[in-house]
Amino acid sequence: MAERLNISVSTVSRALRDVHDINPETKKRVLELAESLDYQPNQVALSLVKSRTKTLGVLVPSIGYSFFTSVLQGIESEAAKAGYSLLLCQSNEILDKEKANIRNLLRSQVDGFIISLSNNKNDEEHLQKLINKGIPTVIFDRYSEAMECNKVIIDNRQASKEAVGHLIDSGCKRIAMLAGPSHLHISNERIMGYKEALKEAGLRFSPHHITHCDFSLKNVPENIESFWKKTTVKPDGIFAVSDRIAIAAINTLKKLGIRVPEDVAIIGFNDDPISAMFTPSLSSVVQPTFEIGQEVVKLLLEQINRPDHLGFSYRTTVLSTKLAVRESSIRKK
Amino acid sequence: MAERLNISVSTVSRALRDVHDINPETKKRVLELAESLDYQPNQVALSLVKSRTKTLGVLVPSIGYSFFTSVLQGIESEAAKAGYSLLLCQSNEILDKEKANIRNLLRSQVDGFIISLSNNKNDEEHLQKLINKGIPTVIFDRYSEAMECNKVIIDNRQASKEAVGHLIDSGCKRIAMLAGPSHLHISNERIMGYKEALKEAGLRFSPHHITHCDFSLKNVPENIESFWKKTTVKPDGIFAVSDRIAIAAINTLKKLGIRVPEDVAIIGFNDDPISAMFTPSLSSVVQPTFEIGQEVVKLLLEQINRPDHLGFSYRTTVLSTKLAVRESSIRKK
DNA sequence: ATGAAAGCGCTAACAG
DNA sequence: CTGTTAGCGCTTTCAT
Repeated sequence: MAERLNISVSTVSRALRDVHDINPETKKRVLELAESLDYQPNQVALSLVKSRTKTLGVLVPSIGYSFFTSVLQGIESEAAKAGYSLLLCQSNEILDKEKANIRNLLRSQVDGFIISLSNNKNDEEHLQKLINKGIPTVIFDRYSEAMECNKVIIDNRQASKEAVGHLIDSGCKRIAMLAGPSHLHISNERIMGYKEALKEAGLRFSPHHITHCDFSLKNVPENIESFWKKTTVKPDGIFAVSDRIAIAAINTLKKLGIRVPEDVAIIGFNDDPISAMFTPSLSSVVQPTFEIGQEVVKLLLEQINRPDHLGFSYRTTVLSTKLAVRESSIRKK
Repeated sequence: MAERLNISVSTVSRALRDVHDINPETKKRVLELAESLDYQPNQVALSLVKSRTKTLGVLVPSIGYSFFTSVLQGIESEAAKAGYSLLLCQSNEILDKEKANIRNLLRSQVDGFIISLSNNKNDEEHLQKLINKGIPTVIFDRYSEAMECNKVIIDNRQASKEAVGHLIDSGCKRIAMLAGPSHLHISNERIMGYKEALKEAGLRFSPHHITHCDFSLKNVPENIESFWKKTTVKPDGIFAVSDRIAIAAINTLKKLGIRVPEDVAIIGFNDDPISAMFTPSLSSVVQPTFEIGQEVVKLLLEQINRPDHLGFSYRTTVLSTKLAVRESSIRKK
C-alpha cells in the first residue's frame, strides 16, 4: 500500500475518494503516486466492508438463443450505466445446473439476481427460497404464475392472439400450433391466446392441431413431420412459438412438398435476426428485447436501492409486442 | 455465524471444509446446522483471504455477433467445469469502454482476462500494461501481432486463401474483397490470404477490388452499392470478411439486379447461423467457435495455475478452419 | 481435536 | 486535517 509517503492508510483512502476534509497538498501527492503505480482499489475488500458487490447475477437458459443474447445486451447497457458488473451463467435448460448456478451466485454475494427459468419440470422451490431470503430478484420471459417476485414479461396471451388473428385475417381456417414445452407457463399462455383467437373468429379448436416442441429444437423436425403426417385435417396456417421452430417447420414442410405461404401460412415468435432474411421471410411476434433487459435492471436496482430492500412490493412490468408481417403469413388469395 | 453450537469459528471452518483432524461428531453437527440454515460460504471474504476470486473477466466487442456468442458458450462451458465464474463486458467497439471495462475487471481482481480487441485505432498500450502486470490474459480472434501474450487464433491468411481459392475453382476470374476495418490485424491477414490466392492462380490483383467494411454493418449497404457502381471491371466473385457483410452484399446486389451466384459468386466468413438458411445458402469459412472458447480457458487456467504465473511462456494456439461450401459460391458453368 | 489470534485491503467511526 | 482502531467473513498459523 501507498503509505510510503509516511501518511496513514485512512488519509490515503480519503484522498483517493476525495472525501471529508483533506489537505489539497497531500491529496495531490497521493493521487500522483496512485497514478504512477496505476493503483486500482480492491473491489473485493470494498465489497466485504460494504457488503455489497456492485455485481448482478444473470442466469439464462442459453446465451445461444438470439432472444436472450438480445435481452442481455439491454441488461449490460443498463447495468454498466449504473456501475454494476454482470456475473453470467447458463443453465442449458438443466435444472441441476440452474440450482448450482444460483448457489454460486449466492456465494459470490451478488446484489441481485436476473433469471429466466430453464424449461424443466415445475420445480421452483429453490427460486422461491432465494426470493424469500430477501435477495432482490427479477424474473423475465420464462416465469411462473405462482412465484411472488418482480417480473418483466410480455402479454403472451395477447401477443399470440394477435398472431393467430393475423393468420385468420390472412384467410386461414385450420390453424395449427407448434407450442412450447407444456410445463412452461408461457407455453400455456400462448396456447390460451391461440384458442381465444380461434374462438372469437368462430373457428373450431382441435387438440390434434397442437403439438409441443422443445425450444432447443431437439427432435423438432421429426416431431413436425410426424405431426403433419398424422393430421387428417391438414392445416392451412401454423403459429409457432419461436422463429427457430417456425423455420424448422418451413424446412420440414418444404421437404414434404408443401409450399409456404401458398399451402400453409406461418407466423413465428421472437423476431429472430434470421427471420427477415429467410425465404420466405418469416412473419413474427416482435418482443422489445433490449428494452426488456433495460427494464429488468431498472426494476432490480430499484429494489436493491431500497434500504434493506424493505417496503418493496413486487412489481410486474408488462411490455408490449408487435407483429412483423412478412411473406410467410400472407396468402395470395 | 454458526458458532451458536458453542464451538469456535475455526472449528466450523474446518468442519465445513472437511479438513484437518476433526471430530466426526462435531462435524456432523456443523454440517446439519449449515444445511438447516442453507448456509453458503462468503466467496468475497474467501477471495480476500486467498487473493484469488475464481472469476474470469471476459471482454468482447459485442455479444450480439454470433461469433462471439458462440465462443462465449465454449468459454462458459470450460470455465464452469473448472469452477470459475465469468464477469462479462462488452466494449461495443469503443476504445474508452474497453479501457474502462479493463479497469473494472482489474478492480474486481479477476484471476484472468479473456479479451477480443475492439476495432479501434491501434492503441494497445492499456492491454500491454495489463499483460506486463503479470495478470494471466488470453487474447482471441482479434489480436495484434505486436502484443506479447497468449493467443487463440485461426490462420486467417490460410483460411482466406482457401476461401478465395474456392471461388477461383468455381470459375471466378475477377474476385473482389469486402475487407474488415483496415487497422485490425486480422483484416490485413485476410487480405494477404486473398492476394496470395490470386497470385497463385495467376490472377491480377487490383486495389480497386478491395473495400473496407465495418463489422457492425454501419453504412455497409451504402458502401457496397457505391463500390459496385464505381468499379469499372465488375467482379464475378466476392470474398466477404464476415457473413453479415456477405449477406448485406447479396441483398444490395439483388437490389441492383445482380444475381448470386449466377452473376457473382460469394463466400463469407464465420458460418453465421443465418448462412445455411439464407437464400441462396451462403458459403462460408467455418471457425471452431466453441472450441476456441474452450482453448482460451484452458490456456488461461494453465497460466493461472503456475505458481506466481512464473516460468510461463506465452503461447499461441492456432485452430484450423474449414469451408462450408453452399449455393452462393457455386456458379453454374 | 479445538481455540485464539492475526491478517487479507479497505472503510468508518472516533479521537486528536 | 490526520492518525488510530475496529471490523467486514473467512483461513491459517500457532498454541493448547
